[in-house]
Parts: sequence; structure tokens; C-alpha cells
Amino acid sequence: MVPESLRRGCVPEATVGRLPLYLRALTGLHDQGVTSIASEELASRSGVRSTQLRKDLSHLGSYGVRGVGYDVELLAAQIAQELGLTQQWPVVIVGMGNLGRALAAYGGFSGRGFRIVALVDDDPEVVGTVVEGLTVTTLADLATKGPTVTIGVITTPAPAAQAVADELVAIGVRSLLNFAPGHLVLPDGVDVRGVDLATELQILAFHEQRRLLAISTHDPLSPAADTEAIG
Amino acid sequence: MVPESLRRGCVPEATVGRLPLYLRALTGLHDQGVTSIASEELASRSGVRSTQLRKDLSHLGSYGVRGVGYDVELLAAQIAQELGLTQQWPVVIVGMGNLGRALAAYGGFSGRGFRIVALVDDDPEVVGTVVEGLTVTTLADLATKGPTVTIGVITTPAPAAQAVADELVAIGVRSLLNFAPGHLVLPDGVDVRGVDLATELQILAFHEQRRLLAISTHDPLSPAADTEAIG
DNA sequence: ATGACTTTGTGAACGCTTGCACAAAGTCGC
DNA sequence: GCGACTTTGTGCAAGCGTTCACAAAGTCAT
Repeated sequence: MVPESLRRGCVPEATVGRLPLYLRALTGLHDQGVTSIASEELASRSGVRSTQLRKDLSHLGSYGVRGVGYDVELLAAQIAQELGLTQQWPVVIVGMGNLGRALAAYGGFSGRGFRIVALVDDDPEVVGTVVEGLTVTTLADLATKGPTVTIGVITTPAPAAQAVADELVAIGVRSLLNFAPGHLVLPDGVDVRGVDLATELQILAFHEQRRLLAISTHDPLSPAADTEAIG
Repeated sequence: MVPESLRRGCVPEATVGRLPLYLRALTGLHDQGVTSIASEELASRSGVRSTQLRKDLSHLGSYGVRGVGYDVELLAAQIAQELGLTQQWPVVIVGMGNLGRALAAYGGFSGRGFRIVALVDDDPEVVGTVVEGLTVTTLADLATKGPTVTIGVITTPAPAAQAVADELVAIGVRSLLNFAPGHLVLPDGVDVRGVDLATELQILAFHEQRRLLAISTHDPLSPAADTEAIG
């Protein structure tokens, strides 16, 4: 019942970030009828090195068989338990714009440990309408007569995000996934993960520029430093 | 013209990931009419420590004034240049489902260094329709008669993502932002960033479970399990 | 049963990232 | 002009994460 990791000590944050990768690869293998897999193969399907995979799994306990590999089903169950996916976490999406609707329509929630139990917006035109089988409510209604929610997903415009986050915390939500650009300041104990399109693109742009500069810098004007460093 | 960092050595990856945060905070300050800011204040608005902010900025060069702080406009310009945002990178979105449309409608692209120049789908019903002022084309048409694109955003269902990525790389795209779950395997030199809703939620679930277990483990029953598991 | 082979699990080394302490360098009041 | 004060920039140490090398522990053919 209690995850192995609580006995073996805590799981490093970097490992936690990769467990979902492994779990996804494992469920894919399971669907293909594969019952056993070696760390080398599972690692390449997850995009990591096999040594890293093994060390990550070692934080959960020893569920592999030396000389053979891992039982797909068993390992998937262990990771799912570690991630707390044996139960269904109730999720609320706040902000029924394009993105909020896209997420509400996304089917990958249920069956993976999450269920959308409420949709929220502040536009009177939108409140009361039915989206994906759920009636959109206001935040106030969610607080008073809505279902209990554990995870809040914020898909509002940036200016509203902080106020929404504050209200969600006020009704007991401790885990937030924020799609609005900007940094939320919240009390300790609240877990926020930000997903920001602009940030991701800008990181790509940085590397893209590096590629271009690396090429164009081949013609000389500043070569003195470079050539010394190489040759 | 050439960013300062090319002379001062390379910028750490962790720093690159935070530069967009600083840039966003700075543009916000600029809009409010603030012209100068100290590292302490800028750091708290970005959600990092001031020492970290200063070290990050030191990789770009010295643009602060001791005793005063940073010139908002100048620093923003420096970061923008470092990230390669002085030009407009042409972006294609592949997959005109809910998420693809949401991204196409998102206004935060232009003015921040990116411009959507093409929308792609493979559904004959969708190809030819106009979304956000752009006519949806096929990948084949993009390759032959489409505009040049530098960054590809993949919002297709998971099974199609790998094939789409391969085709994008074939027409010269070297930077991909993948919203489809799963790991893309691509040649060296291609930069992929994955954004996965399920992964983010599962990381939140992990911490949420930790919180709950930390409370429920206060009552004793589990210590026995320890001895059993070990012996 | 046994030896060759495969694969896991892990201690140790390495590199990257963060945080600290402090010197350097400026402003501001007088 | 000058001293007190503020804030930046950076060498250094601690912590975290990744990779390497290898022993431990199993399978499989014979």
C-alpha cells in the first residue's frame, strides 16, 4: 500500500519527472502484448540511457530480474502506484477559452488517474453552458456547492491567473497546472507547474540562433579567438 | 550583432531556460513604465533567487549598474538578442484539432519573435479551410509550395507524431515543439521539446500523494510492514 | 550440475547547478 | 570631495544529477 520509496528514502525530483515517460512506454508495450523488457530497450523507447533508467527504478525498489529484464505489467503497476495513479484525482479546469476547451475535450485524462469534475469560467455568456458533458460554473459556485477538487488547471488569460490561483488555494487545492504566462506567487505547500508556450519557443529559438551563428561565424572577422581555441 | 555570450563562452542550459522568465518580467515592467530595477525585485517577480538571476545575467555580460540595478529596456533588449528574438521565426502548426486551433488563435506569438506562417492537417475535410486567416494545407504542399519554416509545432494525435516529425525534418525544420505524448526519435542536430499534459499532471499527483501519505503515515501500522518486507 | 552469457543494481567519479560570501564599483547626501 | 550606503559581479564550496565500471544474480544450453 505504502510505496516502496517511502521506506527506501525519497525519490529525486529528476526521477519523478521521468517516471511518467517510463509508464507511457510500458503501457504502450503492454498494449502490444509484450510481457517482459530489458532496461536497454525500455530506455531507448523512453529517450534516456539505460543506466539512468535502472538508477531511477532502483529508487522504487528492485522489481527486475537479472538476466531477463522487467515484467512489463508489474513494473507499470509499481510506477503507477508510486505516482499515485491507483486512484482518480479530481481535476477542475478554470478558463473555458480555446485552450480550456481543448483540454476538456482531451481524452487522455480518465483511465490515467485523472477525471475532470468541474469546468469554470467567469463569462456570464459561458457559465451555464454544457461543455463535454459538464456544466460550466463560476469559481464562487465551485467553492460553495461544487465537488471536491484536488488539482486545478488554469487556462485563463494571464491577468486573471493570480486571482484564480488564490481562490483555488482558498478552497483547498494544493496542486496547480498553470498555462497562463507569468509567475504565480503562492503560499508554501502549494505545488505549481507552469506550462508556457512562449518560453518553450524561445528556448528553441535560442538553439536555432546558435546553429545559424555557428555557420555564419565561419567567415572571419572575429576568428582570432576561435582558431586559437581549436587549433 | 553577435551576442556577447559567444565571446564570453556558452550559456548554461539551465540559464537559457530562465531567460524567457526574465524577459517576460521585464516586458511587464516596461509596460508599467518602470525604467530601472534591482536584481532582488526582478528575481522575486521571476520566481528565482537574486543571486541566481545575477549569475545568469553574468553569462550574457555586464549590463547592470552597481548601486542602482538594471535598465529595464536595455536588459530586455539584451536578453531578446541572446534568445534570437530580434527576428521573426516562421512557425508551422501541424494538426488542426482542438489544441492546434487553440494555438493558432493564441495571440502571444507575433511581437514575441514568432509568426505562424502555415497550418497543416491531413483531413481532407479540414484542408482548404481558413483558420485564423491562414488556409490549412497538407504536409506535402508545405514541402513543395509552402513558405520556409524554422520551427514546427506538432499537435497531432500521438500515432501520427513520429511521421510528421520525420517529414518536417526532411523539409529542413530543425526545431520541434511536440504536444503529442510519446518520445520522438530524430537525427542529431534536431532540437525537440516535448510538452505533455499527462506527464505534468502525474508529477503533480506524485507530490499530492506524498502530502496525503505524510499525514496518514502518522498513525502506526506500517512499521511492521518494514520488517516483513526486509526479512 | 555447470559454465557461459545476459542483465540488473549500485558505489564511485564526474560535471552541472545552486547558494554563499565578499570585493568591486557605482550613487547619494552633505 | 568624501564617506556611507547600495547593488552588482564572481570565486568558491556544497548539493544534485548523470555516467561509468563492475559485482551480484539470474537464465539457458548442454
